Amino acid sequence: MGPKVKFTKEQIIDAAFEIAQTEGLDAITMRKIAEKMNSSVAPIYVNFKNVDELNEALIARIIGISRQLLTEESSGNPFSDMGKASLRFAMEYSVIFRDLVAKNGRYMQGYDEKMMPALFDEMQKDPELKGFTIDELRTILLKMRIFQLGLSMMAANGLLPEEYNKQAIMDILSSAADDVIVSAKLRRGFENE
Amino acid sequence: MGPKVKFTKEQIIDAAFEIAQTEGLDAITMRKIAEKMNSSVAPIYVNFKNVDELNEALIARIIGISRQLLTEESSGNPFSDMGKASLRFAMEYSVIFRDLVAKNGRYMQGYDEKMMPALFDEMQKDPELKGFTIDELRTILLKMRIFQLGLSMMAANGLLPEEYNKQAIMDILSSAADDVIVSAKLRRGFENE
DNA sequence: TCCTAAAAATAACATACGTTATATAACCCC
DNA sequence: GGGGTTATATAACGTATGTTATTTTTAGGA
Repeated sequence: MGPKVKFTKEQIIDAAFEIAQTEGLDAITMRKIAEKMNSSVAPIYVNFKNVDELNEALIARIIGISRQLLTEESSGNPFSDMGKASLRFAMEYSVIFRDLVAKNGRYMQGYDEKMMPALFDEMQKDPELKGFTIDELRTILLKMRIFQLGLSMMAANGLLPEEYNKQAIMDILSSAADDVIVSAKLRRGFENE
Repeated sequence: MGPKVKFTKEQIIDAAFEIAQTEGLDAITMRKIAEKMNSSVAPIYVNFKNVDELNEALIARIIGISRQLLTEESSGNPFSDMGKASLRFAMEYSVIFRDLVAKNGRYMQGYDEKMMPALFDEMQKDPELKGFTIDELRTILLKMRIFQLGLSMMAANGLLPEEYNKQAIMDILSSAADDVIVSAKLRRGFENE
């Protein structure tokens, strides 16, 4: 056996995450990680084959945090939960969120495609959404996702009015969701006249 | 006098823009620009002091294009115009749009702050928005901006359903705007009962 | 025609990156 | 306690970047 391990995978990813959170994902370098740990780059290469493997692990960590935030929101309404969790992530890890959305949507694409069916199922069970066609439900869901992304992006970029605190931001998300559903009901009503 | 100028500021910015559009803003390097022009880096340093000055010129060019798109949309309704112009930019220059939004919002912040007062004035003149309080108008405008940003981001990232063509994307923007206004009117109605 | 300017090309410098080769140090087993 | 294994440190290599020094080329004026 050799000497005691001083730097674990976890610590390395922690350091990388910290850099990503303050300077952006592209600012991560092996030397910066080492510096933040007060080590050399050697421990990094013992734990990861190369920078790509480290990035994969970092993304996995980020996804984990995102999932953690989602589990912390369990009001019963999966829409509200998902929206709030996404918003919290965008606000608490704004730099990473911006980079993730910008990169390309590989991460988001996968995430969305995983979440969509579950949300869609939930919509079809929701009594408030009774009577809508599949297409109408699809449009409602799409509008909500669009608004959620826009709001998260605004929050992450500090583009919202200063007086909007966390609660106000959550409220406007709910309000917009109501707008979409109410309007959809009105359209449905007109069609049936 | 010296020899004829073979590479102008315009050509250099053109080359930089082309790289930004295909590989992203961060992928721009002096040597790549030179390669695209079949020149060396010398002409670049004759025309620009350094890479920062070149970037400023590139941003100015991008803002110019954005403005150009806006002037091309003149339906009379400044809301619709601005939404369509923003969407066209996001779709036609998706890589640059993503990078701009991601960077930080410095560019967006300035752009927004310049546009907001004009839009707000326009809202107060709009007969369809008669009777709303200042705060209500502010909320309506904010919701529209949020939706517009979300939709632009989705379009730029290819996250919209495949069957959504340009027209369908424009339509959903209008539809969401209607949703917000109609719902605001309903709320107003209830309050006055 | 020749000389001078300015533009462009070439090549070098300093820096930062990922990665790897080599050296050092710490721990366990015998 | 000595030896081998392994984590860590150090230093170097190759590459890419921005920038600059130097050289070459070109056009117009004397």
